[in-house]
Amino acid sequence: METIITRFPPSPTGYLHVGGARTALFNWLYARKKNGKFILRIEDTDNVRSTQASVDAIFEALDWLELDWDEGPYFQTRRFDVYREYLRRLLDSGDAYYCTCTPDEVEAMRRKAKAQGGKPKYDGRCRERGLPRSDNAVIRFKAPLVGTTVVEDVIKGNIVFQNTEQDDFVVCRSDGTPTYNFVVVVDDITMGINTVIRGDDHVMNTPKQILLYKALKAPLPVFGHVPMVLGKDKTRLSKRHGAMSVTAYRDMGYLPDAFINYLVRLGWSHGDQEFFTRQELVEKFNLENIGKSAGVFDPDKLTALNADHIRATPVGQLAPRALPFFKTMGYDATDDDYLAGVIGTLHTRSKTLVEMAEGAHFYYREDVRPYDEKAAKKFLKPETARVLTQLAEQLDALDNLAQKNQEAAFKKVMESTGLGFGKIAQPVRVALTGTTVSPGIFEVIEVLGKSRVLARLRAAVEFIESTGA
RNA sequence: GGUCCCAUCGUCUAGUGGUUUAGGACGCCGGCCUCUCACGCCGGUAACUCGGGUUCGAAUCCCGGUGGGAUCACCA
Repeated sequence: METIITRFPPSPTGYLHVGGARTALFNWLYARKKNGKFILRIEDTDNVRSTQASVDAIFEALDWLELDWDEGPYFQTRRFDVYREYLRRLLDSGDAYYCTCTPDEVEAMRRKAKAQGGKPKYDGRCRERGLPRSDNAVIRFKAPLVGTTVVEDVIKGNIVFQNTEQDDFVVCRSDGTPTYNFVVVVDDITMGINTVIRGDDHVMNTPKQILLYKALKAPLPVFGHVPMVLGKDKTRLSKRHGAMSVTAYRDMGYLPDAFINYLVRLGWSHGDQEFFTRQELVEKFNLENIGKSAGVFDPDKLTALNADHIRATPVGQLAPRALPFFKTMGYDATDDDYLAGVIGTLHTRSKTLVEMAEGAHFYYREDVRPYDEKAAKKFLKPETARVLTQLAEQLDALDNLAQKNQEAAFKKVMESTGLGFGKIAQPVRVALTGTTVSPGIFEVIEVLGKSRVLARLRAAVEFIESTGA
């Protein structure tokens, strides 16, 4: 069986956006699934818009998504000799010719054709003139005048184009640089690309490219055009809809596996399954189940999926990913047992790593005061001082803070005070965390450790005595 | 405007002529669990764009309308 070779060809004119990430992902998944090759090619022929910063941003994003490539990155600007060679072939076989019509003249032809109700296109004036190479001549492809060109799209099915719709498009500009459609075909041919999965917005280019493949006597690759990703208002995704940049999602605390899981499910399905590990995706991905219609990017669903992935990730693997966010919060955290304990109590209640870091606040503060105002007012009342004092004594007597021992300690306090568990737990929570919302109180006590717990309980008693009087 | 594509709950989707009172997920609304918040569990809300055919029978096939999108460069 032929080795599947796919590619991702971004142009470095900005960061990697959500839509681009998805086509990169589809190509990567398909190559991995088929044990094929995935090639990265940078389409940097637009001198004015291409920047090194964009190239770096794309690498950074692919790196975060963990989409690795087997060949490349190739840069089109370093391949002009290859393009020249193929241009020569087209000229030699008579499939291309020099044209000296000026842009203004061509524009006039288009206007005229349009005025007569036809399609705006170049009228083929220089087609049979046999013009020689000259300074301001462009090279045009000699497109067939009759017949049809059909795109056999694995996603959309056959798409038929009348060749009469096509005009003799420019393959080489007057300054000697080759144009997009030509360059793509030459690259795909020379790089052995046999599977082209790309955005919907390229379908209209495909018949032009097919004509080029045929003129160059090269075998056609399999084409698949994936539908666009839309924003909430069903228009093309843009900054208005929130973050476009892939790395922005990294910074918001999403896990790369959750992000690719979401992206792939936006347009592809495997029955009712929603949650996929990266490996499952590689195993189950296929082209047949990619949908035909555009999909709306839903941040809420991404977030829900992220929560699922966080929960499914073992604490040990989560720690290094969460650590940077803890640092950003200003915590003096390291990847140690304490961090593992902290994450253990937080990972079922954090939808993002940012949320997790925020939730870990009380674990990394010496003193949780000032308390949340409402919480203190409601739970740190004069009569609770002795409850906290008693609990501190009971806990102090323990040499192991395992949940079972803690329960016994709480039970003693409940008996001597006649209070229910709930009446004790909330004040304790406020004393230990500063707020009324936190992981289970036993977990918090165990992770915090005896010395922090005792210090915070005493601080709370102190607080009550200083304000209650 | 020409060409091309698309059309199932608000959103992502399952569904390829009968197994469907159209299933799952997110969201939303209830409830249970309970030391708070989550998690988990249970229940609810909500869809086949419209009109014609084909057929004993259409979400599923065909035609048309409508709506949305893509694209019409010496940009990629």
